Amino acid sequence: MDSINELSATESLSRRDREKRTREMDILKAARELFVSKGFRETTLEEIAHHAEFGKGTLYNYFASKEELFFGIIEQVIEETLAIARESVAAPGSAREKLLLYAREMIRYVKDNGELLHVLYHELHRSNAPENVSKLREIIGRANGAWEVLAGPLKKGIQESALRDLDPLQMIILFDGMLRGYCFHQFVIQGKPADDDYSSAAEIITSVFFDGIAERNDKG
Amino acid sequence: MDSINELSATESLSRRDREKRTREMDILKAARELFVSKGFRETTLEEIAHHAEFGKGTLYNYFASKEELFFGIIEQVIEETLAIARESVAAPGSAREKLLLYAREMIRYVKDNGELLHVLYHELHRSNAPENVSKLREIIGRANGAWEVLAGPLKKGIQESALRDLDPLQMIILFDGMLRGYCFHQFVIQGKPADDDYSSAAEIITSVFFDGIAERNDKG
Amino acid sequence: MDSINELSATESLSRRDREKRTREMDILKAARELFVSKGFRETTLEEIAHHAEFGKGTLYNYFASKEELFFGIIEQVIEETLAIARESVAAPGSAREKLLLYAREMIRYVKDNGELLHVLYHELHRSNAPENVSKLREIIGRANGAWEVLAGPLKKGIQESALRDLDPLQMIILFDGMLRGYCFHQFVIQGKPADDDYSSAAEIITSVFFDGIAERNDKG
Amino acid sequence: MDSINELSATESLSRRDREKRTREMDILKAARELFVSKGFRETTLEEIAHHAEFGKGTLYNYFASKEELFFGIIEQVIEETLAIARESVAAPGSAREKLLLYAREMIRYVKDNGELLHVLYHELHRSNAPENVSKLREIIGRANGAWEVLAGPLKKGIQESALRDLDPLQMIILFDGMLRGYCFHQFVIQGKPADDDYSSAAEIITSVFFDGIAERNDKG
DNA sequence: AATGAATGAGACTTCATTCAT
DNA sequence: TATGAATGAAGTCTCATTCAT
Repeated sequence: MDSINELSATESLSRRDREKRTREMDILKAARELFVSKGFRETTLEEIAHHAEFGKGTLYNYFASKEELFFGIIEQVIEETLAIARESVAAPGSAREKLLLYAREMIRYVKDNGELLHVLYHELHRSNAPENVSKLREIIGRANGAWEVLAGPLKKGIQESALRDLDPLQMIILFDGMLRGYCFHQFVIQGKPADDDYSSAAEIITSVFFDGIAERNDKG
Repeated sequence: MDSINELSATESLSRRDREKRTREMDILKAARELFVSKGFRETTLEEIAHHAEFGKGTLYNYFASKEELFFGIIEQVIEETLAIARESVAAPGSAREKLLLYAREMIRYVKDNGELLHVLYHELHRSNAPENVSKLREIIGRANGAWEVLAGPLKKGIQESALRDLDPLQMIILFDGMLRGYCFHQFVIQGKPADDDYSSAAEIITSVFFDGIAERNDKG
Repeated sequence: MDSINELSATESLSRRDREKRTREMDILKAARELFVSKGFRETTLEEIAHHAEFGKGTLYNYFASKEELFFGIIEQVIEETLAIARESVAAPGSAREKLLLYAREMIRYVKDNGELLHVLYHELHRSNAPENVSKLREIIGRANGAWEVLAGPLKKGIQESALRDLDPLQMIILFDGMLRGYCFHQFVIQGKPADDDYSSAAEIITSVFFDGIAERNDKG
Repeated sequence: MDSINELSATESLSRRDREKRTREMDILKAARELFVSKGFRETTLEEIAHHAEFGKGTLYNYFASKEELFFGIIEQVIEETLAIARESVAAPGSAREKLLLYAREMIRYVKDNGELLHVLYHELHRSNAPENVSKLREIIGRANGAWEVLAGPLKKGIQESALRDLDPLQMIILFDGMLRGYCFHQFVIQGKPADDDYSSAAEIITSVFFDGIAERNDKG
């Protein structure tokens, strides 16, 4: 199932393979929506099959087990998260501007994908079947990739003495922590308001991250 | 079950009641350890019973259901978290010093209690049985209490113009997000090192929170 | 446990034994009330103990098992049923008058004791533990005793050619069937009205039994 | 489960549906046999499954719960009882001949189906789950239907002054009581003899019901 | 390839019974 | 003698997975 760069390769597949791929995506989509709203354990294969408009047995033609299906979703989420990180970093501007962009996009992403990440993290830590450990390690490694990408601009800022000399990866982890803390409070605890403007939240988080909350004396 | 002066400690209880309380704690402890390492859904009552060195049925003399047992643990965790928040705020010093203390204590707490909080939040959000909703709301409210306690010193700082005029509760949520982000990375992803010194981590987090990561121009 | 004629012998028992007997009765009474309203299987020993105001373990000082407790109640019911039969037959008057009396008393008894007899019959047929079969046979034999008692007056009536030459025991079974059919419909299906007058019902049943429902030609 | 023309028999169902219906009947049959010989509570799903030669879980593809399975059997028994009542009443002849037919058929039915009716009534009265009460009421109502059907001929007889002016429904209840009393004694207490001729029993019961047991004076 | 009936391990929970106090 | 905490067998029900069609 380690077929990853499918997006760029669709054209080269036969019609048959393309259809198969499409149905695989349909299943993943259905599973994802249910995992988001009900959790992994609480979602039955029957529900997923019904929601994807397939028979229960059909799922097994695409994923060897419920766990494999779960890993399939993780792949997606990691890809998407990485994409957000890469695009934010690729955007023009300072480190601050890049991270502000990332913050905005990430809040939007979490808003749309609910606590899927929570579910994923939760389950990741659970699957202690020995054959999964290696896969798990690999997945965590790739998930960390997003942090490394985001750490890039910080590194540059430090070299240019625009930023304090702190471990960039550490800092990104803190930044991401703030983002997730905010999202968790906003969407999980409070219950997500319909279509609010989360831009200001992204700005505040970025501002606190770069400037801190202490009043600057030289501003007075 | 006329347990009245529960707050005023165990001295006033009969030997019978004291022993019952002790065993209740034993069960909670066993369940907690297993929930931490395996998750709520993945831990069976049989395991809990065995780990607590009781028969399976005995658990039901203390908790009416697995869910009730779960709520029992939540109570504990919330109490402990609140205690940390209160003690930190009660300590002498500036807001920064109070939060530094909180950060240190919280990292230690999470190190010892693993991702129990994750598990709790995860399950809390799942238990959608109608009769649990009110209990759930009450629990979330109390859990938020810790944030409100911590927001106190920030409020004062803002009034004194020592801190920027930002929503104190929002800020605490971000601060806590950084803490949890750090802990998650350190203990869950990396695998917790034995008995490292997490003091510096607490200091860095507090420093970033108050001062930000941008180099201060007036320092040059 | 085969101590039966306890009523007549209470005086000869020591205080200790008398008290024991009293408590035994208390337990039987409590169990009986619960069996009536909830059924045998559905009533727990815990409930019985609580209702009798004893500890759960205490019951086992009086009855070796739940089944034994059940048999204890059967003893009572059979005794009471037999008593009603004997008293009715001992009353002065014709066979018809005796059975009318029995019908009246039986309806009252069933009204007060609910479907306890149903429960008993139901459970009797169930307990297929080999060691119970002999006890069961003995109990059934004694329960039949009531029918034999009631058959007495019929026998006499047949000898005197006042009654048709039918098997008296068979006839009593039919008579009892009518009674129970009436009670079942009245108390179980309809839901027993508070304190109605069931005298007319007893009269109709007796009348049908002796005279049938066909209009007598010689009456016209 | 768009089962529409269920009444209009199996010919219009697909092979799939026909097989499903067949297996449903197999399960009902197995459950019924066990309920008859062991009672509802005492019969485990495992036993039913094994007796029906299915796996435990398979039952749940056909009945949502043990209770539902139980209701399924009730439906059958009521249908069958109603059928006997209707056919007896539809037969040519006097009220007496109709009830004689009913008595014969009913004795045969109870002989074959044991005290299933007892079990059903017993359990019906127990299932006090609030959501079952309405279903229960409906079932009792339909069960009473048999009595109403049987009361028809009596009503006519009363109008024609062939029968005494007694409540026909009451009378049928008494008649049925005699039948069940007889069956209970014959099959449950005595233990059912192989293939006796119960015709005479039916005749005696009918005779007693219509003529009573008192010797008719005008016969002398 | 698609299906869904069949399966049975395993989960939670109940409760009669035992036994130390 | 009275107690109730402890026990574990046994029951109902769920659901991931298999497999014949």
